[in-house]
Amino acid sequence: MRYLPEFQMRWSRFFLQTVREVPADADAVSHILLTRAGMLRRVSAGVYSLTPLGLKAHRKAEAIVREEMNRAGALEVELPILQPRELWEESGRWSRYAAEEILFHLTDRKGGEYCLAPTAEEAVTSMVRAGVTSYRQLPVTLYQIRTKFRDEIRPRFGLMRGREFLMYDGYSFDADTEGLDRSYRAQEAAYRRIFERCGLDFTVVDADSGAIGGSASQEFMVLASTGEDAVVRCPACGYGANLEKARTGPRPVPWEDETITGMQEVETPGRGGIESVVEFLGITASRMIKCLVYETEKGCVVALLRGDLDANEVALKNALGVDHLALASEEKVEPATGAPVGFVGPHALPEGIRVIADESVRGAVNAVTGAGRRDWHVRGFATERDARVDDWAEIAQARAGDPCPRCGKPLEIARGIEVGHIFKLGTKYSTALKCEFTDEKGDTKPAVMGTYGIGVGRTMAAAIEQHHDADGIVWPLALAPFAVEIVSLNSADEATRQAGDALYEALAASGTEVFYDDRDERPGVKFKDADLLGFPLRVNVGGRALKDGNLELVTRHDRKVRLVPKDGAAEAVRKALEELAAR
RNA sequence: CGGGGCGUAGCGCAGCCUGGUAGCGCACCCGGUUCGGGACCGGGUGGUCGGAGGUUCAAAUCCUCUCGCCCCGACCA
Repeated sequence: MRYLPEFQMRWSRFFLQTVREVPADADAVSHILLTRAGMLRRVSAGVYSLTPLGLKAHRKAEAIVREEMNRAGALEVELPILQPRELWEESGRWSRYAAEEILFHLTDRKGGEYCLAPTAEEAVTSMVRAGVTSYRQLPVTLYQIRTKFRDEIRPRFGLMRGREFLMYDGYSFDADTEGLDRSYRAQEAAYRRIFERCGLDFTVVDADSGAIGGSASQEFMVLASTGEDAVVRCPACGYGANLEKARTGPRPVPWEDETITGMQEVETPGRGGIESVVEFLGITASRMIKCLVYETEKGCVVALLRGDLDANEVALKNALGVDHLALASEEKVEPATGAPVGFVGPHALPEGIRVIADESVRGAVNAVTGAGRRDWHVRGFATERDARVDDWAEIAQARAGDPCPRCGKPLEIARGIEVGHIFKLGTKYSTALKCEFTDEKGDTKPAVMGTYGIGVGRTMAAAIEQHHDADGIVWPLALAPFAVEIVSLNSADEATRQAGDALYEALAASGTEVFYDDRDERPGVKFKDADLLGFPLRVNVGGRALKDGNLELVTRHDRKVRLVPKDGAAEAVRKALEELAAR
């Protein structure tokens, strides 16, 4: 067997099978194309094998992450994938993750419990605490790029949301929050370089840092219609936030300049929901105030929102300072509020139940809301006069068209794929795991941590979501498994074979990543496959052009064809690649 | 977790309702004709019909259980 450098390959000796038909279980474009291009095979729900070609693209993405992280001063480590329960007990995450059933766990022959790591805060923190004793040893940022395991509720979209996946995970340790700011910004800068190099159109949004107690968190979102997450953006000023985190400016109010009137009851038989009441009374939804009853670990809570708005449960959770939040079941609403679902009245609530109101109902007059008894609503409701509000907060979800919180221009809602996340963690893990050092004054302090993640396979899939056409993948040069594909139009023809071989050898000799379709197939088949595989540059060898001493250079992204003389072809290819790289 | 659907050849599917020894397209192998955008003709290879149990003279088909997979939803009053 002849040794072949990995940057060159003849298809006739490669392990690659493309498929014509769309696999039945593939839904996302990237999943379909990765499967059809023979790069990816499903083994089980959310578990995939990569073929040699798939691995090459995956490794490209991985190498870019590694290069940029090394450049940013982070140090690569290897932390265990198989982690003992005790380590997770130290941080308190075992019970939480096990309860959420996200953790794959197993038992060894002695009955010891382990998990397959979904992330490695505990492992890295225990590594650092064993080595760092002084502020002089800080800061340090450690990272790894290894397989992670999460028992996702619903794996889907191929590499996009798997149960086993390759992830970059980085962890910074600083002596103080100013240090953390610097480490965090260094990661952010590295992330930007990584996704730019991958040719991705992305946006950075504020994300919820939630109950974990972090102080800041941002997500890197690749904009794509198939994205699983909704992101709110302001085209005017660049504001961006995850839907859960998004704020809005003050919305126009329907009751502006109206004078306050008395409250009067109106019979609304069987009309519980907002839509139903709106229709029955002939009013707009924004004229209504909805009362949502939530159960939390601290008891039932009533949330007031304008009728046309939806609750942002993450914001609500944060505003209430609770860990658990769920809409109360129908049977529980009446005992808690004195009225059945659909008729709860903010003015008719029992003492003791906590009431939190969204800013959208502040100053409301002449509003309509539940009367606090079945089949009755009230008109002329005025929040400040009639309701007892314990807390005011922004707990409504942003909508497209709502004013931007920064500049007031209309917001847009787009779909995005979360490819990376950076998070100022603080001292949660360093305190729990006693990762402490001595500062200048001799005091013992926990390290201030940041945690960072990039989905490698997801980044690759996102690149395909953004770069494809009806015929196949259009790889950005940086992620393409091969830069060039030589298509021999007639492998049986001696002159064609010689010209193809010569170009292949010349490119291989100069280290160009070249794939040579030397199969005994008809040209049409090869063209279709070349488009499907989507390498940035294709060289057609043979036919009419070759008779004139020329080869055809075809760029995948714009399908432009240009003729180059056979003899200078290798040089022309290298130049074309430089042009593509500069694009 | 709730609802719906699907497991039949490597891939995509039909057959099931109304039981009677398993079929189509693609791919694959052989021969021939073709050869610049997924060729054509002829001949072939390949399936314990997801698994277990049951009914029956006879089960892909009917019944029971089970495993796997896919899609939608997870309550906004």
